[in-house]
Amino acid sequence: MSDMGLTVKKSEDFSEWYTQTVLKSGLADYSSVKGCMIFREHSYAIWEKIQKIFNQKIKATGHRNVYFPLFIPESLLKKEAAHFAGFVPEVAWITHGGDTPLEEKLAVRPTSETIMYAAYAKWVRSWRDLPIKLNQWCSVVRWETEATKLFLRTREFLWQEGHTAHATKEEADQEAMDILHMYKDIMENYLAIPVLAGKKTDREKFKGALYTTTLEAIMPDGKALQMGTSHQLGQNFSKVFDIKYLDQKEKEQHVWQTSWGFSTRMIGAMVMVHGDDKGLVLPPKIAPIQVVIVPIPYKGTSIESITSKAKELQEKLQKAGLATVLDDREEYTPGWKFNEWELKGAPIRVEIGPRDIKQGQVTLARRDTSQKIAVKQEEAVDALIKLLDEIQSRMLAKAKKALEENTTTVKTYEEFKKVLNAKGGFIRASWCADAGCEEKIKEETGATIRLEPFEKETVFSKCIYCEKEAKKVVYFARAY
RNA sequence: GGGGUAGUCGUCUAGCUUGGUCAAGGAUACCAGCCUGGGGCGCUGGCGGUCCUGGGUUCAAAUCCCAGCUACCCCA
Repeated sequence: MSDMGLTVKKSEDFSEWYTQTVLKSGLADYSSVKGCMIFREHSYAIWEKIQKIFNQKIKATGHRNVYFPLFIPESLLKKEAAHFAGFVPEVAWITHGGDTPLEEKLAVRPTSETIMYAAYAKWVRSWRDLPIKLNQWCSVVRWETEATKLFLRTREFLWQEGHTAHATKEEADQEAMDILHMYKDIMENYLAIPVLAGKKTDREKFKGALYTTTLEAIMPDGKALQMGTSHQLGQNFSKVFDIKYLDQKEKEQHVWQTSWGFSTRMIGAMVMVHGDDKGLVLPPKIAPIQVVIVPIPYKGTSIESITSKAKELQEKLQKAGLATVLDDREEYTPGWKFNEWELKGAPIRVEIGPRDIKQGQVTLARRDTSQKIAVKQEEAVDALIKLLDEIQSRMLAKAKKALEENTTTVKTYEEFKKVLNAKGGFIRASWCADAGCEEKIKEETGATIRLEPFEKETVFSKCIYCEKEAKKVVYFARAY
């Protein structure tokens, strides 16, 4: 059963608040495996909702789902040198089957480029075989040595990884960008988390990619969180895996590839961005339960009349396509249920009690503002649909405002450090594009370049670090 | 990568400073029964603990020491 409410305030102890919210809302729990977590019903339902939305989008654009093996032979993982170097420190290896040592050790996939592209090499012969546009939902393992955090950094996590192969660079560029736009749509219009979109620096890009595009959100504690990435892999992998085809001019070509992914850490972002001192606040489009109906029986009032009204409303809501629960558990008081559903983040609660029955109304309580509104019974469905919409857009607007307030423009390194330590957030600054400066800044402050925005911004000062001529405007932050 | 804090019924915790009064107390949860219901209702009774693990010190360890495990926090 669920525990009592949160004992700390979000504004007072953010880390503790986060852990408590995740555990007590029933999203997740620890298990016996260090650094790993249990995705409980509540978070898994959210994940399924995200899957449904994303599947719809990628299938509509010609992608298909597949499943590749969990294990990758060492020789395959090693093929692309930069890729291997990037991942090897956190690869979990299988060395034995029973008591028998394996002839070649197997990596538990940290990502599936290599195992998938070995197959692509077999499947591609002609320009007619292209493009290949596959996606898989799975878990990956990255053996973190640093402290883990529920949803944000665990040794195993769930994600989707898309892997495509194209005839031309332009096509692959386009694919990487199209996917990033889909991601952005999901983050902003479903999760209600506004993101910055841009390109990673060479230092921060996916190991083995030509370039990496990314979406970055800011958390209330001023740290950035990478929400999804989409990589143009160029021909780096196709050359080492020998994925090639004969084009229409009978010339042999290597394919151009992309890979892209987002993970369950998005759920953590949603908790951080929207949650409050009562627990989760879920955006209506993502909430597994959008409307919870709590009947309020009173002695002396016919319980029948209340539950029948409640059931009636639930049926109407279900017909209208809303995810609804009628919480008619008799063993809990209404007040207890209010608290529980608030902890779990249900966007709207509908109360039906004697007062409502008498006046032919129901009472709606918004999770995001705690506001209570009475509406006529016959107008309840329309009112709820409208209110869910309103909550969704208000949550995004609120988060957008937070993003703006958490973005600071600086012209000097002194200012940079001051802002970083005082409030964090995104720090917009001019940079000479030299990796040395980038590295030094990271060493001295812990901040990294999160991205270079797609929409080119005009340089407005010398390089923040070396004070030489700046070449681009970039966004720095400390990140999760 | 570096540092810090913590681990006692399912959960939160008292006890630890100063070893014995603790074969571990409370709250909550859970079970039974009553009573109720518009913000975590109330009453009665009941169930529940390898005091994280392993060593050590001691007549005596939840308490002191060492090691390990796990979690959390902070810093680079």
